[in-house]
Amino acid sequence: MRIATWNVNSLKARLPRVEEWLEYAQPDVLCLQETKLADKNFPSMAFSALGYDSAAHGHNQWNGVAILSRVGIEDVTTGFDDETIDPYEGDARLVAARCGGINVVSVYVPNGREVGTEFYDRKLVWFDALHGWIAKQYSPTDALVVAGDFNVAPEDRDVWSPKAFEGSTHVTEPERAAVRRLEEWGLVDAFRHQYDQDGLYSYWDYRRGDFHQHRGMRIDLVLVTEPLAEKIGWALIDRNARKGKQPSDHTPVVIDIDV
DNA sequence: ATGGTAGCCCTGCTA
Repeated sequence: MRIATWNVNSLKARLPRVEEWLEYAQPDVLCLQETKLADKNFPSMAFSALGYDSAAHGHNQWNGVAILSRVGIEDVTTGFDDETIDPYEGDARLVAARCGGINVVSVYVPNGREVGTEFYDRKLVWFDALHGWIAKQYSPTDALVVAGDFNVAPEDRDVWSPKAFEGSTHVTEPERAAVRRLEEWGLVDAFRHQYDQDGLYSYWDYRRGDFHQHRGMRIDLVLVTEPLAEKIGWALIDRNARKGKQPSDHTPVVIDIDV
């Protein structure tokens, strides 16, 4: 089973590249973030033509998530459950489904903007809600994949220059603690399960020629429960998808699980 | 020196 996640920064702008990538990479499941599309505008027909069913969750021109699957898609839910208070209520940042016997969650964690702002504070509260929701919905012994743009670089080796990010969001201790808390519950960073080296990024700012200068961050994560972690065949960040015409500023993260 | 780009639409806001 090949599972991938990709923040496409507008599915409308990126549809040709997503179609091209699906044909090239042949994922069984693809989690999307920043679709920036209301559900009524989601291009489900384009994906059907390539053999994928889809579950979309979007309201307007901001955020928006989806799951594409060619191994079936059932029990679709959007957002947290009714009892969970969502500090970003109104945004579309989470969609879950069961695909080919695996529980899949596509997440788009709030950016947080600047440390010290209420956006940053609510990002941490959103992480609390995510942790609580996962713990309520699933067990660490379930086959579960939580994939998406976490807007956190888990460690210093996940950014091109820790010094350049001092005082910025994505690298603060509370944000990193929020990711560790998910790991302590029972999720494993699939990419780190396979690779230790630094310099492997999933996001490069469009500005300053950051991609070509290799100034990036690894903020797109595929987290899996232990029963799946022990079956990971390989993992990779498809850096090539950041090249060429009209790329997203993120690139896909892909894992193969022997199930 | 607070820069730079891309994408959306209330040509400013979000990332």
